[in-house]
Amino acid sequence: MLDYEKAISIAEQKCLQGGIRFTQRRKQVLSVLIKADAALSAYEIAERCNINSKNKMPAMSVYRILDLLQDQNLIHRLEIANKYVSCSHMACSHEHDQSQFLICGGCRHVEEIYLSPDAVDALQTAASSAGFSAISPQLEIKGWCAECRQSNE
Amino acid sequence: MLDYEKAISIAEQKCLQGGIRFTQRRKQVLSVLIKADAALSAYEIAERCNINSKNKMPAMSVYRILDLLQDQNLIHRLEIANKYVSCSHMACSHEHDQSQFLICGGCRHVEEIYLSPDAVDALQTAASSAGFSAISPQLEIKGWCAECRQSNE
DNA sequence: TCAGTATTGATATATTGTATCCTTCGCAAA
DNA sequence: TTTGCGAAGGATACAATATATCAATACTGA
Repeated sequence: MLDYEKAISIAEQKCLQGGIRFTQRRKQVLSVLIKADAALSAYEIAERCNINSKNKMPAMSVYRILDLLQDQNLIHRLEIANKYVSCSHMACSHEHDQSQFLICGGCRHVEEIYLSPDAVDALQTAASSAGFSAISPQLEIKGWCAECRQSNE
Repeated sequence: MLDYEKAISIAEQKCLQGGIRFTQRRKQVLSVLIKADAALSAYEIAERCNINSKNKMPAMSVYRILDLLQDQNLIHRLEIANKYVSCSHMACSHEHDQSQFLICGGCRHVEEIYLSPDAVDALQTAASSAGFSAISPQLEIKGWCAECRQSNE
């Protein structure tokens, strides 16, 4: 897990650089994601924001803020799982946008992995020959975690 | 594109073998998918079923039938796109369940590709070391088609 | 201070998918 | 032939995810 204080301070800087404000609402959403250390749906994020807060966080705001945090490369949206995770490369100034996720088809557990450059190249080659000029820098792969695979047999 | 008549006849056989009936409703849904030669959402399928038909096809039925056709390996569900496509390997008796799809993050266009065994191995290795005992036999990769990539820059 | 823009609030609605219960249909055994 | 049972489909409600829109508020720079 990311060091919380460090992550928040990085986020603040990135927003500053991006010319947007790091408001309380935005901090709240990002905090929830960092502390969760797991992929959450937008509505789960809203719920968690509301646990110890008098100001209700509407789902609409969560979506808006998630979009924005994504633009700043602070979080990722996982399309297979319809969930969101904080970027574990937040601190890296360089290629933070090369991310690969394994998503369990059973329990939807998400694990971030690192593919060898060779593997990425192979995918890229296959994509190119199909007329796709690039695979997404964010790769989502559906699989089966050990636990789900067991209980499925 | 699959030969329509051949595909329908294969589907009929598979259902017979699977011990289920290949009803008009099921034929209708599969026909739409084969003829579309593209990925469609469940509601798009329902719409197309209703174009030249007096018996309204409810979305609920479409979902039920899609589940069933998937069980018979006649179609695939694409989780990234939330859409469904007819299986282009329908006719192959062997490894029809090794499928790889490229999905455009922009226009959601879907292209079926074939990864080299090396590439699949590389993914498998990465998955294993993350505690995932297997990547899904159906692999979805998000990318950018040439057209969307152009209009995005 | 004031104008303009960024941010948030509030509400409605679209899209995708699941749960449930009941009816109808087809097949097979009596 | 009829009857009974399970498979299939109809109908309805609702859950989960996401977007559209417009009004209110907060911040920032001139």
